Amino acid sequence: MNIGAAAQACGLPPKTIRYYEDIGLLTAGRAANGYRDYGTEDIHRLSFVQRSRSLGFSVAECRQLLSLYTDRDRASADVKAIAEEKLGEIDRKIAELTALRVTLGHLVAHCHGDNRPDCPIIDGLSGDRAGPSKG
Amino acid sequence: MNIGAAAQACGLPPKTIRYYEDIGLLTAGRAANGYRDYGTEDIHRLSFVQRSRSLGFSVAECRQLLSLYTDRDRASADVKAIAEEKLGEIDRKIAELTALRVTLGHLVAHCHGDNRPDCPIIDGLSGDRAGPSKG
DNA sequence: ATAGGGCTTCCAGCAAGGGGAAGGTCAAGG
DNA sequence: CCTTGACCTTCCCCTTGCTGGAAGCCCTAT
Repeated sequence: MNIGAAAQACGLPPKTIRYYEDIGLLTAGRAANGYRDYGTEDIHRLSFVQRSRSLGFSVAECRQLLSLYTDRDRASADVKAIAEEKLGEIDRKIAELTALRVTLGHLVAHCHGDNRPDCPIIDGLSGDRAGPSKG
Repeated sequence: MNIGAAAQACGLPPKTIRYYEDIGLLTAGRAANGYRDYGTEDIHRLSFVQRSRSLGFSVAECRQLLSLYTDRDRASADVKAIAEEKLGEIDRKIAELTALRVTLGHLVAHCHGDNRPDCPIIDGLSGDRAGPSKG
């Protein structure tokens, strides 16, 4: 199976697959002509990484998960620890974005948004009620 | 005012201020000794960018906001349009992270997290209920 | 033989800076 | 006067996770 077909199968672009090989995340065999050659187990791994990435795991975390995926004797607690850490990160990001949304939402709500220059958003970003001094 | 003092005043690291100058976001005058020299208006602009960045605006957006900040005759609607676009982005990101949190939360909730190898998280990432085949 | 696709490699670059080297400057202390 | 140390300058490389492109090889079809 060439890289193009593998890409179709796992949902990752060929460039990304080569990149993952480049950084040592996944390896691939080579056919006689020098082309990368993928088997079904390779596709499983690629898909595993694709799903992990889409769930927000970094490439470094995917590397860990992949080794846990391969090691059939690891404790499920090892996997759960990584996932819970990631859950915490997601929660923190949501909280941060929510706070951001509130602040920006206030600014937007108070801006009349017409063709007059007076703008509470700019004033808010300026940190005072005046905007830039005029001269 | 040297860059270090300016950095203290606006809450941005010196490196970042130099970077902003490098990409043409902000300019600074030079003292006789070649050091960058900042006045109060420069500090206002730097602080403006710092607050904009901390509210999630990209550097490109800061560039727009900065020109709107400077232009005392622009319509507040121009500013509001950018802010509302950003608000939409924030909402989309929150929604995406929330969905992610639900999915990953389900996986974590179903993983017993003990020292047995059976792990619903790995199974979920594998896209089937088996994990990698053993042979 | 030739056209076209797909494959290979390497090189450059995006956001948004951070780290650190090599060297110029300035103010204080002995 | 000299040194020390903090600060400033420019420079380039590193990061994360890819993406695009150029040059060139391989394979298939006609």
